[in-house]
Amino acid sequence: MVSSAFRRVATSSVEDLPGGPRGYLVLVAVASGEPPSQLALARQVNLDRTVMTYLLDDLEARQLITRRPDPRDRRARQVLITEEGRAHLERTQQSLSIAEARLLADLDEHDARQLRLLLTRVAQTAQREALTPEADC
Amino acid sequence: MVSSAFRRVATSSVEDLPGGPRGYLVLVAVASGEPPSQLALARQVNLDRTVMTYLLDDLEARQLITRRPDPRDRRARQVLITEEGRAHLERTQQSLSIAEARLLADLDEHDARQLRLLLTRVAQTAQREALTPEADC
DNA sequence: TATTGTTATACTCTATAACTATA
DNA sequence: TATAGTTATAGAGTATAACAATA
Repeated sequence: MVSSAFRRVATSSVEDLPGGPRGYLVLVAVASGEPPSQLALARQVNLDRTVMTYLLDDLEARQLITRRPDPRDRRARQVLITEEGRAHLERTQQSLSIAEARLLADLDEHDARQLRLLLTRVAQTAQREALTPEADC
Repeated sequence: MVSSAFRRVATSSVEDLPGGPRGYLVLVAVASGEPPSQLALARQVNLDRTVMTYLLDDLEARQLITRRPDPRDRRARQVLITEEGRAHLERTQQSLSIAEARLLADLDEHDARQLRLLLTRVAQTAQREALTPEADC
């Protein structure tokens, strides 16, 4: 229930972004560090490179990102965030914080910290499990 | 991350069930109490009645449920779980418990209880929010 | 020959509407 | 006329494979 509630709340925060949650993850990935290639992005966000093409087409049409050939490897393209993209990203992140706060409204500061701590520990377990998904069942 | 890890782990537990997670929810709903109509089931699991038809077709083909006309209203059909369906459901539930335990492996009994408690409180908040989804900024 | 990105095709899922049989 | 269930159709989303450019 918590998971689906979070999804619902978060989805509404990113729904005016091309690609929804995916568009958001891509913007986050592009916003920091070296401009990644499309393939690197696809792996980072766990998307097929063909749908990454469509997604970037949409983001570029809305002028949130731009593409340019990588001077070191002209097969690849560097993906860069625009001013508009960065502004849009910040608005989305604010909206997400508000949504999260509303979800945790009934927890005081101590309990909220406790929950984040426990979830972080579970997340670490989950990440280790993710390395050996075949072990399932 | 926890949410998607849980989804992945849970999905693997129900993947041999027609309809996957949905098939599981339907089996759970059918397993207890009065045999529900297809429409009641659809509402309970939050599915369209047309896809419920397909889903029940698949579950019936695998002999996990049966349908029979409701004697009180011959437009409606009662959905019943079979012996095989009940056995399959129990196996799935065991698999889900094991999956959950693996996800919480790094938490001792006290921490696990604490996490369930906090999540329950958040779930209650979420349920209240669900009643007024239009309030989503 | 392998890799990045693009495009085309097919396939699955979902949503909508039309249909039947009952009420 | 309205409702339970079914079926048909169309649309969106996704995956696969083929292609061009470059390494």
